[in-house]
Amino acid sequence: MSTEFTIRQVAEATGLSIHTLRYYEKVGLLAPIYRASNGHRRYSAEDIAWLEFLVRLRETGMPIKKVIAFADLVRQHPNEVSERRVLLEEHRNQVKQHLEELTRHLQVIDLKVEHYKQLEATGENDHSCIFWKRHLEKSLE
Amino acid sequence: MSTEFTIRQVAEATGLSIHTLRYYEKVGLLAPIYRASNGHRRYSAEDIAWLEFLVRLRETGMPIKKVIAFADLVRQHPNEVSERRVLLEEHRNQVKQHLEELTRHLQVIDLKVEHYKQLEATGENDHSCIFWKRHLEKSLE
DNA sequence: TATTGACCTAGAGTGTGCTCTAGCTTTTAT
DNA sequence: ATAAAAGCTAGAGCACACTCTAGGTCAATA
Repeated sequence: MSTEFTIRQVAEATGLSIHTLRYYEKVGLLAPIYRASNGHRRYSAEDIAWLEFLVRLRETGMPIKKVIAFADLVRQHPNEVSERRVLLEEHRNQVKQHLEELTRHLQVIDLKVEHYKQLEATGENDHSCIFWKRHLEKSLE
Repeated sequence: MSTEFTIRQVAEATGLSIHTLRYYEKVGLLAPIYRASNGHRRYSAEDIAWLEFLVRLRETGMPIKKVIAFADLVRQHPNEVSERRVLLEEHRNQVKQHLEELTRHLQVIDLKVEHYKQLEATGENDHSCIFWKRHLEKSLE
């Protein structure tokens, strides 16, 4: 509460742009930020902590609308965490699934890189997708 | 080469929409697809294999423009894989980094879920971000 | 013969998430 | 006193990646 930060400082701290910070407030990701007497925003340490969590939600692919829903829960039912927990657990599961999918894709990309390396080593041509597909079918379990 | 597929079949096989298949061809992700005498597209098994790889690139976050660059390399230098390998290695590293970042975010989200569960168990209120931040600082390495 | 269904093209429209502009106020430095 | 720096609002604009529409062809079926 005591320490206050300008929008510029918060932008630097969070990695968000000044524009984005105002946008997030406008669409309701943040409650209206406290203003100095001249109308300039003054962010508290809590605001920054909240923003940092929002950024995690966004960077794990939660759409803005869902983050807003989460923010609304916090504001409308500050003493009731179970809905928030459910929303977050759902998101966590989606992130886990996405992680697994990415890992599978990465394996295939790695395999393709290895395939290219072999071609480069032997000076062979790329026998393209047909070859590649056989290669892939053998290599992947 | 021998077996041919309609756009509908390919859409089902790849999970892409018919619209998207035409769009991908228009922007150059696919070379012009062979046409039946009536002008309808006929995809080969190779086309499908190629599409499946493109989908992996897209789903790992490669922007369309970069996928087009990759496709261009395949078409313009079919016998030269080293540029393709470099492009793919670069992408692989980005995906790995993204994966690590996601994993870190997931940990924090998990932690928040656990925090909520504790609050639910004790019937306590959420002491919000300040509490949460201390909690987080202790829990994370 | 007529209609249904699958496909075609060119191009317009959409959703998401910012990102920027114009025009203004306030504060600080010269 | 004036200019530069930082911030403000409302609203326009933009990049990306589709997604859909209008209007048409063609082949097969009732």
